[in-house]
Amino acid sequence: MATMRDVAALAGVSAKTVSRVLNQDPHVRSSTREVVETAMRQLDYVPNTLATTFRSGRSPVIGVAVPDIVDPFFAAIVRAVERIALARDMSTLVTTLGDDPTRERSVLESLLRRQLGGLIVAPIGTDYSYLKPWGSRTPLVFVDRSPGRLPFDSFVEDDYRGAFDGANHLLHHGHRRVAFLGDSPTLTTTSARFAGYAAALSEAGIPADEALYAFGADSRGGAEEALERLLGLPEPPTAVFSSNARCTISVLPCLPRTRLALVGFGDFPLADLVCPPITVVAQDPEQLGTLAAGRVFDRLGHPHRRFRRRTVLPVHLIERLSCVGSAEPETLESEPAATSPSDFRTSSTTAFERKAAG
Amino acid sequence: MATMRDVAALAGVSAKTVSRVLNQDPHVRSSTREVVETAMRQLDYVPNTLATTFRSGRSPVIGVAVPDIVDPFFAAIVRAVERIALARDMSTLVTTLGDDPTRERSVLESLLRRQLGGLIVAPIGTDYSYLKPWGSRTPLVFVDRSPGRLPFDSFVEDDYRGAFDGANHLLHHGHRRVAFLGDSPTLTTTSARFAGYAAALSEAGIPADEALYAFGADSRGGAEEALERLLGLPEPPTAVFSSNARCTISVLPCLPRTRLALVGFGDFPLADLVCPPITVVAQDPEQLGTLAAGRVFDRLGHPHRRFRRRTVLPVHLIERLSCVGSAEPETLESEPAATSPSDFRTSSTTAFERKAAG
DNA sequence: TTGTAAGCGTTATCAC
DNA sequence: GTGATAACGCTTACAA
Repeated sequence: MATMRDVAALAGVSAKTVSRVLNQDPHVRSSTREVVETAMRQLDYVPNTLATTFRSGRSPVIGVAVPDIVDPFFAAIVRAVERIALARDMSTLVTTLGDDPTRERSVLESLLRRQLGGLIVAPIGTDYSYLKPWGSRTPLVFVDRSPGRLPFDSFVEDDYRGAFDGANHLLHHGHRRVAFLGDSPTLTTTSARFAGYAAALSEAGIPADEALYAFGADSRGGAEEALERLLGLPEPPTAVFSSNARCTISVLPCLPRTRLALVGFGDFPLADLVCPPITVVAQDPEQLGTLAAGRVFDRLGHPHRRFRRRTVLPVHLIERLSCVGSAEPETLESEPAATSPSDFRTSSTTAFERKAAG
Repeated sequence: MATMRDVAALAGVSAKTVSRVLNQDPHVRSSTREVVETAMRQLDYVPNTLATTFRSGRSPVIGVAVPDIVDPFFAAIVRAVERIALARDMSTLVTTLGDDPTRERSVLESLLRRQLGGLIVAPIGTDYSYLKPWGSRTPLVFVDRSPGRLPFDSFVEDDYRGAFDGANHLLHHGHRRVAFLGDSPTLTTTSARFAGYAAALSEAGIPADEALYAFGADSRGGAEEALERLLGLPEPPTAVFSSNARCTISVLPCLPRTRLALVGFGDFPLADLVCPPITVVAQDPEQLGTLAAGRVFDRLGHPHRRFRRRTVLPVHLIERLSCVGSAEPETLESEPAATSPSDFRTSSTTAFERKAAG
């Protein structure tokens, strides 16, 4: 591991001159430059990024913390961040937060201690006030989940509107008994989606019925249990609004035999190829990541400029077949066409079309 | 941003003492310790990881470079690496290589320059000789794809055997005309799988037929084209062996109307819920990542110990329904049961069951 | 155009 | 048990 000094010694110049050559400083005689470059080659010299970074006080790294990197939604966010970062010669430090909120703080703080260029986080906890002192030093951007009333930048989807539209779509298909499937009502996204769902029903003059709300349905077991209870009701639902893709995927196996109609919040790979193809409210994780990363660089480049704190991205309904249901109570509008998942798509390749192994 | 010196000044001790307190050095009088700790709290002191790292000469970071982080297979590898790394207080620097092999070198070298603790790579190129000088400094581990004859550690699956078994399974179902679907024959994984497929047919006494080989089928368009050509053959195939999950997913949309049987190399989320459920040769990306990360730490901890360079992991067939085909030529053995994808699974949650959004 | 000196924040060494 | 000093590899400020 040759250092700059070694190169300088061999080339018969000072370390500073080597540094100048390295940084394309024009104030170097070209003959000197060549001598230095030769010495660099001879010694197989590679600059030590660690030292440069340390000196500059800021690591050329963007941190990204998401609940689960294997989830295609979050993976798409990460990939987008990475693409933007790479264009600025920055790397991406990825952290999976898992589902234990108590670990979140220590994980994030250990990231922050690394003098990151910025941190993008889709948090799993509920209190982020401990991040406040860091915010003044490191650009901090929330994605997918809002930081509550804390003054951090955030890019989220229109959960309320999306859920409203999704539930409404089922109502338009003639359903009057529409169940709600969710994970935990304490999550801000889930509660916003619940509010949208409830508003749609209420606007249609349908009285609220708590018996139709099922939480904890984000695992196969939980979803199965929920469906069983719902179908055992005196007046069982004819349709289900699933408030996130994880719930949607969890009910999938039981769905055919229940003949329930379904609309899910969140598109996912192969949603158009399962039985039945799932009608979804689609988000755009790629854009979420792109915007968040862009904001990090905006903040870095213009420390004093003011930016809009909270940006809400629109979502849109993709009609497939599941919104019909095989026990549809009324006539249906028109046969929806199959549309491939539009999420998780780069310009060139569909995320999921990529080969899954070697 | 208070530094150690600030704390030392406030506490009336030397920087070294603060350092000792920080590092739990027992040789500190407990009264001194308390004074220092108070000063740290007063100044909101947080150690600068960058400085520590620089001093130690080695970054507490494992690099992971994969073709695409959105691919659940690679995401599972990354998550496994991250889990192992976290247990050692290390972070994970993730890089998506994309599909442009010419970028690979510069991306990897820029990672290596950061004095990583180790680098785990599933490469997309063909020549990795430029990595050789780095290998002596930074533990380098290949996953999923072998480094050829280069002396690097690698953890790969048994591509040959898996493909052999997969093709064989179709033969047992009575198929005699089995097509091969692949991406690029230059990839070592693909060629090994092709060899396994060819061997199975040959052992069954079926003469090789080049007309049945279709490459470039790793996109929806490519797969469609391939199927069209195959079905237009004078003696069309009755079954298809797809050599990777990306190809499998790409043919999925056309599959039902062709009535072809299918076995794919590589499990994927929802493989059990698409129509028809896909019979696959399953790998174990979680284990691949775990072993690779483990090796990095083994090398780090025992620089002189010798390790087995190449480790080949077994794969196994998961029988679902697609291997039957609706135009099956003979009777079938027994009705396969639906099995959920076993890949991409942590102890607690199925990767894909995780919620895809907020 | 080139070089010198100092320092980024932390820790190892060795003295007290 | 504690502190002074030097050093990690690089770059900024200033001098020559």
